[in-house]
Amino acid sequence: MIRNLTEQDKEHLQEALIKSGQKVTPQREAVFTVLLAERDHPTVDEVFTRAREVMPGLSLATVYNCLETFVGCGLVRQVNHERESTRYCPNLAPHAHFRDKDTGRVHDIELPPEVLKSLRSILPPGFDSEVIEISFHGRAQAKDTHSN
Amino acid sequence: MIRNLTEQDKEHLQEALIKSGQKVTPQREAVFTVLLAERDHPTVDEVFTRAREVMPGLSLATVYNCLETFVGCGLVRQVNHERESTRYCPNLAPHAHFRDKDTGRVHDIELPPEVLKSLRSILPPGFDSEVIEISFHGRAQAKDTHSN
DNA sequence: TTGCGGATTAGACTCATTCTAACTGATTAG
DNA sequence: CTAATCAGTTAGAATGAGTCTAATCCGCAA
Ligand SMILES: [Mn+2]
Ligand SMILES: [Mn+2]
Ligand SMILES: [Zn+2]
Ligand SMILES: [Zn+2]
Repeated sequence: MIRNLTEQDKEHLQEALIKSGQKVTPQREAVFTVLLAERDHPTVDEVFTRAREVMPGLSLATVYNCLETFVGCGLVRQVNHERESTRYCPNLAPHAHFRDKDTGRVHDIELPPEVLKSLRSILPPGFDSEVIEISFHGRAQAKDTHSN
Repeated sequence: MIRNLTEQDKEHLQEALIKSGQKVTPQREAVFTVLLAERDHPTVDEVFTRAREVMPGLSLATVYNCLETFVGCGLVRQVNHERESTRYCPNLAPHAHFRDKDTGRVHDIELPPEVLKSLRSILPPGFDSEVIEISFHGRAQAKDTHSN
């Protein structure tokens, strides 16, 4: 089920695109809508399949382009695990990822500021990190059906 | 410069291979030697190129096979950053990786037990993690030429 | 209207990795 | 001694996520 964007989400999208000198297009709205609808870290192909339900003419190339654009404006993060297909995450809060060995599903794990700080503290002087990626791999009790 | 394996490293290799029911072969020794010689997280192609200097008939397929075998017996870890080629690391101590934006080099960052523990503590109940990957991306002052 | 420039599109291409099938060489069985 | 076995090695083909290219599309402004 693909819900429409809330006014707030639409503004978020517009602001980020325009701020970085790019246009709001129906394709970008559709792709962004898909990302926000189920926050389950879909792959490009999953985004493609879902977005096509609502915009059948959409091309795979455009999905790649839209997602790259979103990453560029900081609207979404890429999530990689080993060499699997890249997944996309619209959660902008600092968080880690947990990949369930059994289901393949990726869950968001909240990252408290003090843990983030203790992580930064392990860097020796002279090392200045802009990005930190934390990913867990293991088993999660399937408590529910959602994914974050 | 590719040094030979120390007696200790040789025993380490033999023990791990035999324990998991596999054989010690000249190719595996050569590849392992390369990994220990410069602990700079080489890609498969880099391992291939270096190992060929000492064993010219070695094939790329075998390098892939050897590295997969080593990962299987816990002799080395795979290191991935985004979708770049997989790199290999023989450092078995818990550590994070720092990828230098400018040089592309990957540095080992020691991971103190208390930081590891604080990281594990962010997992909600029911989440059981076997592997944690931590990677930093940023700039490092080029203090020296080695990589860990 | 026409022109411009960003966006979209289909399809070709890349290249790290995986797969396949033939070969090697050490070990074991007769 | 042969021959069968079998893990390991090898070259090359296949795979597939991602990137590139070149042709269109389209909203806007001269
Ligand atoms: Mn869940
Ligand atoms: Mn260094
Ligand atoms: Zn996420
Ligand atoms: Zn390492």
